[in-house]
Formats: sequence, structure tokens, C-alpha cells
Amino acid sequence: MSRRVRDIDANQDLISEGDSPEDVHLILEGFAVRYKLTTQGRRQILAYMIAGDFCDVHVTLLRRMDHGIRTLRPSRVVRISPGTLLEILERQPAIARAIWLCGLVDEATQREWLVNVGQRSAPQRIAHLFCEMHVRMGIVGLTSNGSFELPLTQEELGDTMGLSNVHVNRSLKELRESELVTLRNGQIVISDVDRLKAFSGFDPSYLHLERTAPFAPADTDIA
Amino acid sequence: MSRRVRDIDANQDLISEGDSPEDVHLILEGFAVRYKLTTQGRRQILAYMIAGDFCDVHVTLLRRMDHGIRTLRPSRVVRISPGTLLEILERQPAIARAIWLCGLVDEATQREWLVNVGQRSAPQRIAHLFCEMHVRMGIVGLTSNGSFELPLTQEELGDTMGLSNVHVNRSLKELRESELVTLRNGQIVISDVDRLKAFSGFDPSYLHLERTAPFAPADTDIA
DNA sequence: CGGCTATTTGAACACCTTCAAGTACGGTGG
DNA sequence: CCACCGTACTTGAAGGTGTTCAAATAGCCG
Repeated sequence: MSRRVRDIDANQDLISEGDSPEDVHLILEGFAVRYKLTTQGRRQILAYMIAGDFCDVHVTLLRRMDHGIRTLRPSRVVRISPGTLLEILERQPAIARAIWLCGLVDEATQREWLVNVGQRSAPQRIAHLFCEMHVRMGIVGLTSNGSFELPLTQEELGDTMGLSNVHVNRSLKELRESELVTLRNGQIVISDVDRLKAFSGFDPSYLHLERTAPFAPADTDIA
Repeated sequence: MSRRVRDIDANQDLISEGDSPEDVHLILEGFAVRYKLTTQGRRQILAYMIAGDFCDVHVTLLRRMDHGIRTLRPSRVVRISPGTLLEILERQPAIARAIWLCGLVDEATQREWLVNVGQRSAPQRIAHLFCEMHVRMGIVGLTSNGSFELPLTQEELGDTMGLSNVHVNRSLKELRESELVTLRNGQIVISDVDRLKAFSGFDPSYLHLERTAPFAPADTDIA
């Protein structure tokens, strides 16, 4: 299976909207986004994918991709044929459950993003995202003490939150000046996690952490 | 199984956030929404559920509901125990696939809603939602000639789109005066479907219609 | 150094919200 | 039958949040 591991540069489409990819992709390392373009040429980023995330289990049933997937950092992915995947799902119920569970958490996250964009102010949205990524990066062992790498330009942040890059800039400034959180050179530093959570209204229950993550942290050697 | 069919009034919580329901619910008839409240007391509606939609397959794996489900119209639901469901999934692979497929379309819809709220203007958002519901209601045989029932107050519409009820009102007026679509007494009338699609940037591919719906239209007698 | 991209700031404007008040409508009870 | 009530819808006015356009600054890489 390790034969099917591939290294991808940053800013490459792994899969484009409309594709009917042969394989399912699993991120081993790096950072990628799920995104969609509107007819008017605007972009909405739908999800961030980090180590341990499946990109597109749906292609086993749905032919066409209704969105694209793009790396933002150099990434390592493994391609799994739907046949192999279905076989694993059948033979290893524990893994099947784990993959299903991951999908459910992804869905819950998708819902929370809608709440975020629909109901919160710009600084709150950004703060909420940072709280979420702090938790997620923590699970895979990529945080240290309220600090972690988040390789996003302000424009990409804007496309995530439904905001202009200019307004993202001003909101980040506001967060910095309130000494809640700073983002510099793709590095997040959270001064006081609890204050940031309170400010953004972050409640991690949608991440369903009580269930231990089925793919263990940092153990990216699944393949 | 028909023993487990229940009729519910309008505006009742079928399941509340934090619940650990025993059963999975399937809507047979009526109209319900998935929603979430923020700490600041705002509400985001996450999905509309109509005949043939599962409310909460996730509870088979995830204990706590991270959102609530509420009827907006008198509805008929059937409760299925996770055990029964898992048994069906195992014995009837065709149904298992169908249910899985439905879930994938729900996810795709969730993504498109994020695009909608994140990237489109108020009138476009509303128009896009109406296009989507026109298709969905059509699938279950509840449209007639660009017209269908959509039992939402303007406030509920606002909670769906991340807009105030006042602005929903003005946007609806705009849509009405452009002769694109009208909403009166919970009844949608689309004058020219193609113009409405063009206006809102609606592209139905995310609904994955090429795959015929596994639960046949109007045949609500699954139970 | 030069050229690229990302960030930062200013100014004007648009979209959307909030508050407030008035209107329409359906249901209930005298 | 009509008065009353509650809810939803409608409209106006003022203000706030976020956008757009434009230009300047900073940082990175060849």
C-alpha cells in the first residue's frame, strides 16, 4: 500500500470539481482544503484537512466530485482504491466504524462552520476557527502550548469565513490588540485559550472528543 | 414497524441538543429542521427535512446530539431502533447503499449551504434556497409547475440564511418585484425557474440527481 | 537590487441590522 | 357578529459591520 503514497507540492489541486477520481485519498501529512467556486468566481473553503483525514470517501458511491480539493502546503497523501477500501470496511469492522465515525465528526464540523459564518461577527468567526484548529491540531500532536502552525493567507482565511481579505486583516488586528490571539507567518499563538473560547462562543462538543479518536495521534504510519 | 409511527405537532422539538436518543427517526410526512443555538442565543437552521429524510443516523455511533431537531409542520415520523437499523444495513446491502447515499447527498447539501451563506447576497441566498427546495420537493412529488409549499416564517428563513427577519422581508420584496419568485402564506411560486437559477447561481449537481433517489417519490410506505 | 506576493492602512460606500411603529390576518370569546 | 388578541408581515430611519478600491509597506526569493 505504501507504493501508493504520493508527495504533492503546495497549491496543487489534488482533485478538481467535476472529476471522477479512481481512488480515495487520505492525508498523511500536510494541509489541504476542500473548496467550491461559485458561478460568480468567488471561492468558499469548506473544510481543512490535516494528517489522518480522508478527502473523498464519497467517490465510492458518488461519481462526480461536487467540489475540489487543494493542498496549501506540501503534503503526503496515500491513494486507496475503492475496492481495497470496501474490502477493508468489510473485513475489519473496527476500522469501518472508525472511518464512519470520522465522517460523522466531519459532518458535525461542517454544521458548526455554517453556524459560524451565519451567526457570528468577523472577529468571533476567526477566533472560533482558531479554537477548533487548536483542538484538532492537538489531537494529532501538532500543538505546543497554545501555539501551532496554520498556513493560511488572510485571503484564504477570508474565503473560509465569507469575509474579504481586508476585513480579515482588520479583525486579526483587533484580536491581536485584545491580546486574544496572534497570527504571524502562519503561526498561531493563543495567549489565553479560555478567554478565546469565551469570546468566540466555542464549545467543542461538536467534535465528539469523548469518543477517543480512532486513528491515534501522530501515528501517521497507518499505511 | 408501523407500531413505531408517531404523529407530532408543529413546533415541537423531536430531539434536543444534548439528548442521547434511543431511536433513529425517519420523516414520513411533514417538515422539520435541524438547528443549533449559539451561546449568544442566536439560532442557525442547518437543514430542512422532508418526507423520506433520516434525522439522526449518527446516533448509532455518536452518543450525544450536537444539535436539535424541530418540526415546523405537523409531521409523521417513524422511530427505528439502532439494532433494527444495523440489522437492515447488514441484511439488505441495497438499502444500506441507499441510506449511505442519502447521507452523502445531505453532506453535499450542507456544504452548498455554507457556500450560500458565505458567498452570496441576501436575495441570491434566498433564491438559491428556493431553487434547491423546488428540486427536493419535486423528487418527492410535492411540486406542481414551479409552485410548492414551504412553511417558513420570515424569521425562520432568516435563521436559515444568517439574515435578520427584516432584511429577509426586504429581499423577498425585491425578488417579488423582479418577478422572480413570490412567497405568500407558505406557498412558493416561481415564475421562471431558469431565470431564478441564473440569478442565484444555482447548479443542482451537488444534489447528485444522476443517481436515482433510492427511496422512490411519494412512496412513503417504506415502513 | 528588483520583483513578486502578502499584509497593512485609508476613505467611501453598500449591505444588512436594529429599533420602532404600523398593518394585516387568523382565531377566540363576548 | 364584532371586539380583541397574538403573531407575522411591512415599512421607515439610523447606525454598524463589512466591502471595495486604491495605495503604501513589509517580507521573501532569485
